Amino acid sequence: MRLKSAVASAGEATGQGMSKSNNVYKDAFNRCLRLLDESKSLPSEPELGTLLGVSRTTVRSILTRMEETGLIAWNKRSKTVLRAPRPEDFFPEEETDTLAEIIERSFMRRLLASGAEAGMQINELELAREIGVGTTSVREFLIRFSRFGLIEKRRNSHWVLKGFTRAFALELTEIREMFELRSAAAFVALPLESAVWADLDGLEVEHRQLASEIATRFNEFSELDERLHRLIHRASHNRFIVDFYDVIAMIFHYHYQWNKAEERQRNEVAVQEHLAYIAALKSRDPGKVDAACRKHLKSARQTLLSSIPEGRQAQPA
Amino acid sequence: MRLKSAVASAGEATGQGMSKSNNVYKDAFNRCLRLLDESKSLPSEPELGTLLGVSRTTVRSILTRMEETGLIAWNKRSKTVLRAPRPEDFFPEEETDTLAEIIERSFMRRLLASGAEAGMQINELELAREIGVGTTSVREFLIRFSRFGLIEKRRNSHWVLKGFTRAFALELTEIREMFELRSAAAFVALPLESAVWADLDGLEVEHRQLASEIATRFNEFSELDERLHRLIHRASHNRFIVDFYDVIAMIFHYHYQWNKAEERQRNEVAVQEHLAYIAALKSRDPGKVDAACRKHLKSARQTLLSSIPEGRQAQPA
DNA sequence: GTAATGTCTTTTATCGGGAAAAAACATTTT
DNA sequence: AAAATGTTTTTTCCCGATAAAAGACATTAC
Repeated sequence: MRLKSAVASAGEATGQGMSKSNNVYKDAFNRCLRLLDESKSLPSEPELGTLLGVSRTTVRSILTRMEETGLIAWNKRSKTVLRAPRPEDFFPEEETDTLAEIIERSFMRRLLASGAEAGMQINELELAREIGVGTTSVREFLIRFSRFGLIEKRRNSHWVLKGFTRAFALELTEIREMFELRSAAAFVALPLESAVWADLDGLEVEHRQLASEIATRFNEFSELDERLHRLIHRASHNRFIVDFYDVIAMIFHYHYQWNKAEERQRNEVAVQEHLAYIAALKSRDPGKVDAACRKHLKSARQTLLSSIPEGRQAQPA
Repeated sequence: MRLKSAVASAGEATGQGMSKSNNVYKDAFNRCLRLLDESKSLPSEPELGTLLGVSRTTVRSILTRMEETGLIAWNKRSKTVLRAPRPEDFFPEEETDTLAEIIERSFMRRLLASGAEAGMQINELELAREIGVGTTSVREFLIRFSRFGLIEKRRNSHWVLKGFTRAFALELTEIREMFELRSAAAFVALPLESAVWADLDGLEVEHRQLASEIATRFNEFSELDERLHRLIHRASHNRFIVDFYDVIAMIFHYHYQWNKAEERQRNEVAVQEHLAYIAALKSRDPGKVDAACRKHLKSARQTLLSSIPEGRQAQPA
């Protein structure tokens, strides 16, 4: 008889002093279930580990549960699939989230909600209590989040919210434009043997498909948007430029969730701009690239700015 | 009789379960001692608080100790200085450091020491034990430090050292040059009423003084360097540009500590470049500014690059 | 009645502990 | 002997607790 592993058995304990959720296990378990569907038997433990991006310890916990619930027969190397996974085999989606994700969502909801004005102070303890997590996790989140330039720490004291203002959007787009123009210029200078050209071709195809079905699939644009821009930014071969895209991606991610007005219209325009941008890149003509890039960035900036309510001028220092 | 405050009495307990050092109090106490020298009596508690940058709670702890050690007579509003502070009144300098500073120093020593090669992994627990602090503080430090682009986190696993390599220096200086050229251009466009021109004049005077005594004071350049560049960067009015100077400052700070070769010679050249740069800014001629800025940044890059041993080429991806 | 001092409460900074997850080591199996 | 499985050790992640420090409230002095 095999003992239940520590990982798999967690969550069954009565909730006192509970230390760490086993979301890594649960998420990997769900992903493994989807893998199960297609094959009659599972690969080796190390192979499964790399496939799922987890350690063998977690793989074994997954296999243990799959055996217990009659999904597979497991004996040493042989792991035969006994039946197809049913909906009730999956762990609930909300139990697979990282603590960091949970905190980020709660925090962003607050930030984008009504009364989040610049200058407001952020209370770690209050946030932690509200979300139902420890203060350490909230602190770590705020430190990580601070690089987005929306909050600032007062030594030995609270954090200050700087606000999702017009000024913020302008500062963000200023850097974005600088970085993307430079990256795009670096992109066209890449040799023809580089793998990026194939990636670009792939993205072009996906853009055309999306364009032809834009009426129904317009909400899939945001993911495609990120992939194209990240591909271009990577051509800079500069970690600061690549990393800065995290800031942009974060803002746009929540911006898209928040501001659904004219979404279809906006995305339709953006897809066409992307196609022009891709064509310019493929021409490898720096002038054309510069023009297409500027045009797209200008309308992206407009979109972002129009979604920010406040229209006041910044006060001079 | 006044009870000893919690803040002032800490550190006297036997070291078990010690939770938080009272370095804020000790540092403020030392700074307050220096203040003492010049006046016959101290201002009100709130005033002292703003002066020292601490809360009234800490101010009262300081006053309590000053009374106990016979430095002042304290009764309500009257705080009369009884004697000048003696060396033994001060807390030892090393007890006034922030935990973050302690961790940063230890970490950088390791990083700049011999066997710190790219790809090496960083162990939170080991670091914490070596420095003699809790893991939480080390974790928080690493998260904050990660924005410098020298380390990277593997989810649920260790950190990876990316190394203080030639590639890093090139990527850093690329952004620096982009940002500084833009800031300098914004600087000359500032109106004549702006306070920056007076600040610039002040810095010019300090530069001239330093230049005339460069033989003995060359090691004071690094502080002046930072002040001039921060002044210029602030003209961008862009938080991302301003914040990025933290990365540069950090690198140069440790670089200067590490690489003392030809320090005097280098700083002598740099001071002259700064004076030319300042003159260009004062001329408010964009062309001159651009030229002076480029010249200085070019030699700054050379200095940084020449200090990095490894001369290998980066492997293509 | 304003601004200080005196007192009490809340929040931040930091540690130690414990479960989840990774990683290292030992033992089989092919 | 290479690569799997079985077992043990380490490390990461996260919580609760506690002293330092900040902040809020109450009282007194001018």
